[in-house]
Amino acid sequence: MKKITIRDVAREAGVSITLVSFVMNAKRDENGQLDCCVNKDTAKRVLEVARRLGYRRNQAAASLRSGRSKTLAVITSDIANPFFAEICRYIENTAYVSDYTVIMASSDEKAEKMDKLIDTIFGYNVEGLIVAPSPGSENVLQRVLDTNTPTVLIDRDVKGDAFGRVMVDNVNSGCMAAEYLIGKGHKKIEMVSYDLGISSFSDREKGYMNAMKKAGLGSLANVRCASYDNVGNDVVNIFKDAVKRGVDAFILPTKSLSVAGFKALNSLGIKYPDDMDFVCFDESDVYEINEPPVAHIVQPVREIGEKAVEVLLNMIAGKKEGKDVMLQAKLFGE
Amino acid sequence: MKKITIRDVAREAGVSITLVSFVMNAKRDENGQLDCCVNKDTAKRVLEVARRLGYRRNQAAASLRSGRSKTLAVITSDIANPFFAEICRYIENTAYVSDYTVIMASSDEKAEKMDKLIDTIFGYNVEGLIVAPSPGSENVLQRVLDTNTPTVLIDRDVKGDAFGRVMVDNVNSGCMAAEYLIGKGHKKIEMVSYDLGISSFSDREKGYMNAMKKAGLGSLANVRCASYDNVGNDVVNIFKDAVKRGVDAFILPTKSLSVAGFKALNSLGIKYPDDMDFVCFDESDVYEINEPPVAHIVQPVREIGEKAVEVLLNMIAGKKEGKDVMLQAKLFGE
DNA sequence: TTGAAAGCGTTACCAG
DNA sequence: CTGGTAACGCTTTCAA
Repeated sequence: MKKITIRDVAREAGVSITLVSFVMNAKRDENGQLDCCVNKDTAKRVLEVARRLGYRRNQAAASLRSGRSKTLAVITSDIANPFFAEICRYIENTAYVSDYTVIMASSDEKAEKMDKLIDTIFGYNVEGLIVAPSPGSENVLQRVLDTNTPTVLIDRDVKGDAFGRVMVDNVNSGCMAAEYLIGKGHKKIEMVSYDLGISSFSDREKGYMNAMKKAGLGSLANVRCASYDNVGNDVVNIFKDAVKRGVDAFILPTKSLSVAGFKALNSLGIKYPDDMDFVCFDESDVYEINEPPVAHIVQPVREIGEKAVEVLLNMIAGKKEGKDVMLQAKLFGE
Repeated sequence: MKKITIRDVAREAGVSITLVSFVMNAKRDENGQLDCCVNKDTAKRVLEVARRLGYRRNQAAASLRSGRSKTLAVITSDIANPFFAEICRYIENTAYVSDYTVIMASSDEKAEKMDKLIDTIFGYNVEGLIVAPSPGSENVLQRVLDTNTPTVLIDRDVKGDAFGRVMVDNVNSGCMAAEYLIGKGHKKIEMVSYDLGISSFSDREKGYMNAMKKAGLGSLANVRCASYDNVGNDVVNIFKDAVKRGVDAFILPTKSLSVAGFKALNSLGIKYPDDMDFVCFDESDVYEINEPPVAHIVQPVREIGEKAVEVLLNMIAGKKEGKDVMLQAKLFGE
């Protein structure tokens, strides 16, 4: 099972390896015609032989010689997180149609792993990087910038002029959530958030506050914080207290908070939505199955993935404009 | 921003490139000592210089020369499917500790895409492949076998002696589900399945039937089929009919069937678990949040991922034994 | 429109 | 222990 090289094809087709290289790299125009300076018949013969022999370009060699690799890398904190998994899916899809291969990796939120990952990944001469930065990765990202590798940030922001960005308008998401509940006639609307110091949370809080103020409910607005490691208990306690104070509704700005919210409702014997109404975030079977279904705000994962690749490929191509994209989330209510 | 090569390191350290190559490839033994024939001090100096210059091995060159790539590929039908996403996560983790990089791709269940994927992936000289084969991919997998690339099948089986396999004992899963319901005193226990001709389904059905027969309930056993594209309606109709016939409980052998099951319950006004009991499969927030929580059977995703890599690395190393692994699912009930 | 030849940065071999 | 040197398979001038 010897590997077929460009040389084998050349010999078999009776041409030089240069020609084979030309043909194999030629793009097809809209008519399916080979767009290169090689004689049509020669090209056809080469293609024929290559197919018959089962030739496959050796990426390593191509990459070594050309410096390009037709490879992108994606680093998220955890590819098992459905939000990121779905984004990756669309990234992969979009990259695929431009003939790019994608390497994905999870940083585990650990700077050390992120560091080693970067090392490995850059060994592969990736042409570009898409990252959902975890808190504390600023210095690692700086190292990335130092290599001049085009990089697009998604989901979370980090300072740096050279980055491309595909973000979601979280201020508006928080605002939409609040306005939806206000529209249903609720007044005492509060929010449970995490105290992680991540921009997406503070933005959602900000949007919520803005909407409350705009509706003249500013004095009733209240953001409570749960700790990430002890969501369950924290939410139960927050709800207990909230019931005493006659809170009508909560905004739960992540899926994990929402799930904790429903569990808390169960354990406290509070009825959704009559005793306590919700607007949740992200997607969960629970939102659909519940009777009535739960209003929730969904991030445009598909667009995030697609735009991220688009922006990245533009950066790789050296274009300067259009590096910043802001997307809108969508509310699903009745 | 010139790239630092092995040559730069050699010059700076005053040694030959050969030596640098030796040092950079040396593994560290348990004492953190370099395990190679190079002089300790020289090695230390080289390492020092490499770090100072920010040297990173050029994978493309290494791979071209050595034929090895330290890269594995994973192909599932859809990496956004949480089941696969989680497996991928563990694959990545496990590969990582053995210094392997992972390329992941989704076949979309389309043979054509799978085909192009294989082409691309093999261009990268991957050393091994982990695949969750979609129905109809037998011929593509045959092409893979032809290249002599070690390949491990997960989740679904396909004929072929050369494959490694990491499977879950679905017969036993079906059996466990049935026995759990029998243990709760139910008699009229039925199952809703898909008619996709995939081994995991037929195995779960088989296990269910076995358990029913063993309990003397063989005559009550009944497997109904829903179509994949119209689950919602099909399940509603199946449940309507089941209620008439006094069915106590259903086994729902996938998450999508389970979700459809709960929706159907809602729309028909049937109460879980008093009117109708369930054993579901996979993981969902619904199972946890529901009051009482829903018994469900979870596949050992972590072990699947870890074992798959382990088996694959063994195959790459040329070991012949231990290519087949059978794992057990676990039931979460009260 | 075609071909010869020079590398790309490593590793592997062989000689010292 | 150390170093010289020939590949690896491809892309990319440059020349014909």
